[in-house]
Amino acid sequence: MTKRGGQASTKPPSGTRDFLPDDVLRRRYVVGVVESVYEQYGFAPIETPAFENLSTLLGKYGEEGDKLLFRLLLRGEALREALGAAEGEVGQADLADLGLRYDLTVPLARVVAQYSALPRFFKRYQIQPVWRADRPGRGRYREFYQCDVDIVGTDSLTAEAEVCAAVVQVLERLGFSELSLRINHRGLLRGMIGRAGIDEAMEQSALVALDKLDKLGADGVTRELAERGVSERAARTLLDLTAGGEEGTGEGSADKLAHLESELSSDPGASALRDVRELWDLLGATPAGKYARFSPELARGLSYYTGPIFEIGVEDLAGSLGGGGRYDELVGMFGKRAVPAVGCSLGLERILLVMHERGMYPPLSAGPQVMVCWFGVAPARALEIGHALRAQGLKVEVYPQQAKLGKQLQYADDPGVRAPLAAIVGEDELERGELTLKHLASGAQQRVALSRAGDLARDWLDSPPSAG
RNA sequence: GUGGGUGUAGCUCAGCUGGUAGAGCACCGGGUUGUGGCCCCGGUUGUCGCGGGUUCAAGUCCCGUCAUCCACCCCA
Repeated sequence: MTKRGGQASTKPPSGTRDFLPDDVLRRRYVVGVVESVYEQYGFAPIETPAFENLSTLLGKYGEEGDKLLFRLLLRGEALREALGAAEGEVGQADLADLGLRYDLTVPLARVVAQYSALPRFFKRYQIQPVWRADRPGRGRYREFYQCDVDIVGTDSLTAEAEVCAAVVQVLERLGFSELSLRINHRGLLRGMIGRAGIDEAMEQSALVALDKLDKLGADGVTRELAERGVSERAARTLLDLTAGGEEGTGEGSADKLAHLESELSSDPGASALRDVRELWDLLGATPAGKYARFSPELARGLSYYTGPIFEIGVEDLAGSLGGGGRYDELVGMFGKRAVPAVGCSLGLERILLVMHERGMYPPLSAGPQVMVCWFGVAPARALEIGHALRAQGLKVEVYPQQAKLGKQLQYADDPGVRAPLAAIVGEDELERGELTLKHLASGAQQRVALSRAGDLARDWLDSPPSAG
């Protein structure tokens, strides 16, 4: 909504952000780590359009997801026709044909269905923004970046193990140490729901309630299930199935697995359970093993998952840092052959949020290394000095206008500039082909020939001089 | 979409039971015409989120609205 009087708000739309230089620096640092780890695992980058045909997006994410899609209004004549032709009701389905992508998995599935010459096992990563017409909150935006890794073309559980290991290593390299990687299986959830005698129509609703076990505890979930129309008896059966071990520990996970294996030995859930067991063992051979936890209550919202699902998080964040799972039927939904696939996604802004709150960033800087401060000489001479220093490999800013020297030095040290060095150029220096290099933090300064300034600057940047 | 809190200077905020809008920091100028950070002096900064109502008088009370934050819902 714009203000009256033609004065538009200068804030970005709710749920979006502008990124100032320091923000961009931190984002690039994290993205750089993500890229380098993903590439170590042999994943190759792809990018896809910001918007897709609505038919590509609809029906892939479940009811809630469809609601949260940003739709693009028809344009020009098509819009007029749609509005005019309508005898009866005009619905939003008639007025939009495109939508902003909601995640990176569905576009990947489309790409796989479209191109037949992809490698037999297509390992790609994709780091791009997605959009959701959601209400913003802590760590939650309407425009945010996802960092996806996927392996397409195999139903082997080694693929699950690899994507989980990759995201875990990204987080480890960023400095995270107490992670939890929760794993579960869609088939197992279906099996447990069936075993508890809960109607299939209520499966989705029951799963949402079950997923809150961490937050609400067994009693809370029972209450929530009751509100959703699940009998107390069924709720108890469901909760009993997920129980069977201490929370959070590797021992507990093993106990829960064993408990379920004995309970479901002849159920449809049994084969899912064998997958979980196998994946559990495979994860033990990767860096993800020490964080893995079997969480039979984990549900995850997206409806396209068919097999193992996982979610990675830290204590002090209510939501997750990332998650994923197997989606063997998604590519087939585009009307071509079915292709098995599994992937995992990290939420960039969630990672940044936690890193910010914990002060986990290394020192980062862009901006100039040297500020050329000049007075009593022609501006053209200042520019020449600046270029000479750049030619010596330095990042150089030339103070843009006439000013007192003190003012220029102060500006060089401004929090928004933070040039560590100043190159002072007055008539004296100019005549002798020299400049005065000053280290701002220590106050140390030295007259030096212009041709040697780069070397001295690098010395000082590497090991700051002591005050003098 | 539901419930609650908060909107006053660039930033953080004060402003009592209504009586002509404040502080700190930041910023600008000077003390210091070739040396910043410390200090001193001076200065600028506002449709008090927006619209309406009550009143002699509204930053203050009432209604609406928008924005934002928190919780729920859902999620990366």
